[in-house]
Amino acid sequence: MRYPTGLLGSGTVEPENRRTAGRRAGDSGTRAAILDAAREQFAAKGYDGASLRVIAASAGVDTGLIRHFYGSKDDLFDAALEIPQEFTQQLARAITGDPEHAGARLVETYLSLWENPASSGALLAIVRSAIVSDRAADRFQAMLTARFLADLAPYLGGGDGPARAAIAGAHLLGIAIARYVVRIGPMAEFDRATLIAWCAPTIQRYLTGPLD
Amino acid sequence: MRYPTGLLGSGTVEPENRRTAGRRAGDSGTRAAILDAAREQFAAKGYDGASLRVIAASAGVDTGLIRHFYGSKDDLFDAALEIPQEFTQQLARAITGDPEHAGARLVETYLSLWENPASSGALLAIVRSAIVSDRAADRFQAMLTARFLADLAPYLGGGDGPARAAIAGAHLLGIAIARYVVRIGPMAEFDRATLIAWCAPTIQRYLTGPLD
DNA sequence: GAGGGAATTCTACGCTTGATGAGTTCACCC
DNA sequence: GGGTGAACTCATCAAGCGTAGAATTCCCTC
Repeated sequence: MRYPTGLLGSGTVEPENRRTAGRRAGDSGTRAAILDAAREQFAAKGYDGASLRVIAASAGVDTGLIRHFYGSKDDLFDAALEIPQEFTQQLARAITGDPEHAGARLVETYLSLWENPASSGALLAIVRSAIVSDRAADRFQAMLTARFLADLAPYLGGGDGPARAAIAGAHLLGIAIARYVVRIGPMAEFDRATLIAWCAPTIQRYLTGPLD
Repeated sequence: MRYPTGLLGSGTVEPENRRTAGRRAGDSGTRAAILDAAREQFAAKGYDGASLRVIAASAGVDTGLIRHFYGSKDDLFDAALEIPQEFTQQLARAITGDPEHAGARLVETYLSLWENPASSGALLAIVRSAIVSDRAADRFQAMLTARFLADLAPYLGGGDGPARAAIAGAHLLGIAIARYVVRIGPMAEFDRATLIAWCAPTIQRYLTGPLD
């Protein structure tokens, strides 16, 4: 026993902030706390910039627990990027139904995802990390095509459907980065309704309008 | 003298790849080589991902020389981001003149910048580095407003000019990221002319058209 | 109430990073 | 042709990184 729990102080000075090892009573919520802290850090600094030590500290937890619960940093990253399927389905729903106003519904839903704390962290982390490294970029693409485009394709019609979706997506991505990631002055200050009003016609045209 | 240059081998084994210290004849081009390598690395991996040692090695130079010529990594980064003023002026020129086709000219010029090896490296480095961390994002903003928007502002008119420029810029940024950074399938495969044909009307509307 | 296993702690290894500082060689100018 | 300073190499530092494993404490089940 390195640090006596009893009254026998021995001669040495006992560290103050030393926590005792061992299991805690009940559900400590440690696993969830780690995931929250990880999302926050990955979102703020990207994969490389986020450090396990900082994540652990911010979760009020020993670094070893990350390994205990999630394995490697890679695995933790995977867990942090798990974005509830519900959100991608929201986007799919947005472009179904009345094609006349699909653009407006899509923009509105998209902005909501970026403003919803439940999804914004994962989106930020994905974007921040996807753009630096090729590996993350691949994952980004996979997610995009597997979930997003696959869900949306059926509603886009054949022929130039994917191209239309791609350019609409590129536009939306640019808006999100300018508004929520880099927070460029005018873009960040846009009134939500105004932004939708300005963009919706463009997205509408990219999805269903004449292009050439 | 640690490693005799003469014929006296002494008893010890002499390292093979050891270069002699000291100044080289003429202009060694070291300074420029470092900058080139730095641009390449920053563009490929962003600020955090690029390491001074790799940059030095790729420039065929000792790490110490980076400090000698540029000081800190931060200073080197600044030097690498130095994007020739000529390029921002190109964009400014593109939106002056005949307002009817400013959109098409702007898109065309913008794509050219991303495809020109002389400017694409700096652009990639800026985008890759700016998007990862909040700190880099701030620097990005400062640069954007100081140089870019300042150059363009005179041509944008008052009132909603900045807002129009911001949303057009966000669109263009999204296109560049999707096409040149992440290289999302359909966006990367777009025929250049087609891409311009599809986007130009949008940019034109954002710049000069009715919005509400 | 005994035992297995989960949760938690600490310590440490091997590696890479950016930053120094001291020392060496040589080009160039007076 | 001598002196100055720029160009260049090397060794090393202190930090931080991800990973690893041993040790400890305690819940839970039988």
